[in-house]
Amino acid sequence: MVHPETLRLVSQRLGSLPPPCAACDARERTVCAALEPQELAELARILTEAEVPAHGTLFREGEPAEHVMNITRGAVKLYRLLADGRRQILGFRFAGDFIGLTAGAEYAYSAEALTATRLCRFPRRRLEALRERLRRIDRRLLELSIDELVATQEHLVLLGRKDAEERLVSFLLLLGQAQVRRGEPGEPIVLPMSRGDIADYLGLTIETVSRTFTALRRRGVIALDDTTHVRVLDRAAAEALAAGTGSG
Amino acid sequence: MVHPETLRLVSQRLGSLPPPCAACDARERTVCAALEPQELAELARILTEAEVPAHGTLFREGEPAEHVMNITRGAVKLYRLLADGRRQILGFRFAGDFIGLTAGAEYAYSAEALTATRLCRFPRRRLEALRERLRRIDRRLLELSIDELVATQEHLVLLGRKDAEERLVSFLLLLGQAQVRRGEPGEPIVLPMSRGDIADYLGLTIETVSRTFTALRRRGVIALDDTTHVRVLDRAAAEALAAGTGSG
DNA sequence: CGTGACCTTGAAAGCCTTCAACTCGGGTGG
DNA sequence: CCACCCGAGTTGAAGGCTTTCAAGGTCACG
Repeated sequence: MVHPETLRLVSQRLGSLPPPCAACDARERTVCAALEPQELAELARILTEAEVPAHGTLFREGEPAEHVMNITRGAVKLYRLLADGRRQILGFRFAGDFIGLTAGAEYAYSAEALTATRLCRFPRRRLEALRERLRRIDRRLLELSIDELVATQEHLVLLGRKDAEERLVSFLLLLGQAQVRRGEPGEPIVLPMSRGDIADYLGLTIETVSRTFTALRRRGVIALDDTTHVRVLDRAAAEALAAGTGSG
Repeated sequence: MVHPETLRLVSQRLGSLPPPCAACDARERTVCAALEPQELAELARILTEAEVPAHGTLFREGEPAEHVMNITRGAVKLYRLLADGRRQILGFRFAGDFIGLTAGAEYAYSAEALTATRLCRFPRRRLEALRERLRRIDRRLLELSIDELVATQEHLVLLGRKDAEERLVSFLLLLGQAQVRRGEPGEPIVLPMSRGDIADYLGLTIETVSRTFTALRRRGVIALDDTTHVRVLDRAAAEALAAGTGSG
């Protein structure tokens, strides 16, 4: 059930201790980070691993929320739909990120894999039981939840008060920062999602996203090596746009 | 220091036990709800009460986050600013709501009173110390944080994918629900905030908000008793708009 | 009764969307 | 092996929803 790579990494790090998952304890935005080895061992007992192919569904809005999970490999989009099919992407999540936390019994949004994705899943009911013993879990989940809240509030400002160029640049800089945070190079910025996904994240249309890429490229703010690889050429201009320094 | 009304309500509920605050333990979105009497007593030791006049500032984005707090009376707006002054209101909070939770050492947004407001404040450092003894606190804060996250995601859909009418109707219905949740009548819907505040919440301009009110009124979806009191006349139409049933 | 803040309304302008055509690259089947 | 097809992305032109600019109205307050 547990992936060989997981076992390998784990034995390096924790000796023979059964681990929650290899990626988790090394990364920032996971349940496991900040837990003690023996607490990790407790967690490990209830963990299962899962693989989801590119474009596969992790879960859907309204489904019973049976697991919370860490992404240990790949990339995921989270989204909500309106009745007539309009879609708003709430965020993208990558290796090391944590998803699936809900207030009620059901997921509040849908999640789909952008690329082949590996998950480390914790059954909610069993995690619930562990809470009594592992106080740090609630503390940790609270930290993660607040981080997510702050990021969502930033997204709110983007959607409510930024124009198309500012939105796209903000998004690119965010992706670049996320790459650095998980130990990858900051450049080029990799876009594992489609233009449609970007549009639904930024509250724009595919065409506007495309045109805005072109405009930024022509002005020398960014360079597009290909559709999915971006470099920031004029960082000062980019950061001014993202910060909303009034057309400056 | 503790308000007389607080004391009166408290003695009714908890006998002579010193309470964290009267409103808190009766309301949903507070730290205190779901705590045991003796835990409340612990909390009470670190509590202070504060009054903020209408339009007064509770705290500003970037300030050291010294307190988390419950609103026990009044209404508050939370907002963030862009460098050039554009403003996005993140949400409105009312009696019974909880604010000020942050990941880092500083507030992530600013908070201003819409009306005269009373607060029940918990110094963060001392709350921190209590965490070791009162496990339920983290659990409770987690619940509150997740609720807030879900509400913010809903706001994201509103800003990213709804048109002006849908935004305004969604907002009105939300306010109505909030009134019911805190035990007030669902109608009329009371608007303690200005048109400018509504605009900055909905990602629109004052003029568009005003025109949209007029349009909804003319179509018979709502009635405006005066600037600050709204009734929903055609609930089916209103809910269809809010749900985004494609121009239905 | 003047003043100012807030709200509403009108007209013109602008940014983004919609509709449409075209390019490019990969997969497929003849 | 290559024509064909399809999805994804780009670009152009027209249209629409919201913004901007401007003016007028109402009410509280000095």
